[in-house]
Amino acid sequence: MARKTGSHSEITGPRIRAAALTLFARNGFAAVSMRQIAAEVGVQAGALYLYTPDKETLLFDLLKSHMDELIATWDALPPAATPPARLEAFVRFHIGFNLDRADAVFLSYMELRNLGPANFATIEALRRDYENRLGAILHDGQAAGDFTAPDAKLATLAIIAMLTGVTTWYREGGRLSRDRVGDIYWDMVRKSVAA
Amino acid sequence: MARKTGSHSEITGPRIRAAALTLFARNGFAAVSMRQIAAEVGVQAGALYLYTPDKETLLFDLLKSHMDELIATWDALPPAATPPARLEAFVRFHIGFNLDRADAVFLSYMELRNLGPANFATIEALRRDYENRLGAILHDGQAAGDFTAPDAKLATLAIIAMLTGVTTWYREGGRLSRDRVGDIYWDMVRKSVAA
DNA sequence: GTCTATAGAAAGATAGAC
DNA sequence: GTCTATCTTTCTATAGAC
Repeated sequence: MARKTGSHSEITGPRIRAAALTLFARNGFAAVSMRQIAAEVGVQAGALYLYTPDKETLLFDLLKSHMDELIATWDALPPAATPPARLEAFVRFHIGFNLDRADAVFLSYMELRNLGPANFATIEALRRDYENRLGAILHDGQAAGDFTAPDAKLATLAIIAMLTGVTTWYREGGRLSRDRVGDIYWDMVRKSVAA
Repeated sequence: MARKTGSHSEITGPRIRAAALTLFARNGFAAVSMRQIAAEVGVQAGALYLYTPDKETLLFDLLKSHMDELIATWDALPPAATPPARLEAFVRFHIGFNLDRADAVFLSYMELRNLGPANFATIEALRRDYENRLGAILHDGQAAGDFTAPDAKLATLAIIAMLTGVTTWYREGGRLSRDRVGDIYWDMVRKSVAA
């Protein structure tokens, strides 16, 4: 198809989202101006409004994409045979996926309050959706006698909080490799729900 | 001493800090204006500057007070005899203290990026100071053969993240009492570092 | 598709009256 | 100690030229 002079929509859109993600995570949604995002991309502020109706929608799209991808990626993995094996897979998946997307993870926990009620509810529902996948593993394992958790719902929240915390301190090239971190967390999680 | 007409400094200062804490936690530091804080207190915006040199210092004072009180309160507790007993005390203390101050906890994790380098370093040092108290318990317990944690530093961070997560979902008057939550988390923590 | 220019609102912080 | 008033800057979002 013909390329119009000055048309870069196919590349500018993603670059805007990437710049917004980085800046929002680093400085906070409210502290980042549309001008800053535009400057990072190399366009003027007004040009951003060709790609988003407003600032909040830009944030919402980032969070929605992140949650959709999180769930879709997990669901695409072949399920392991037993609850303990599924739990191990979940631990390693959650750490790995979130470490690859530390900015989006931070945003999805810290900037929800900048969404309007409808957008907020959408993201919250996706989060619960994801958490329920861990909840189901714990439930199945409990029924099979593999796990003993006094309260499956609390165990879910406790494990997710523990795993997600990795994104706050892990640094690439640091003392521990990702696999080693996965090993250590899996050891703790495994024991924490042990029968 | 004589009371000057219109003088309310002894009450206004704390009320400003309380309003700022609530508003910052609910809406985010950057999203809250000095005018909003003043309106909540019932004074005009200019009056706030009698109590703080600027907005960032107001945030810093809130975070500093919180960390100081956290550490002082823990240090004032009589230490339990054994590492497992000390670990249990820490779990219950951390949950209880943080549930009483959910706003400050949220702030101290989410709004550090709004501090300048010097203020940031101060709060980070206090946080490490507190974390090291848990680290010492795990270290002592490991030496005594009470615990087996593949990596004491990671276990510290994992446990803190897990416990602090309670503040994101706990609601007073909900399904579980605080004591019950403490029981369940202690069960998981105890097992997670079991020998 | 992007730019310049700008409308209109709101921000942090200060000055001076009371 | 607080208020009113305001300076100055910055913000989101839009209009219209190219």
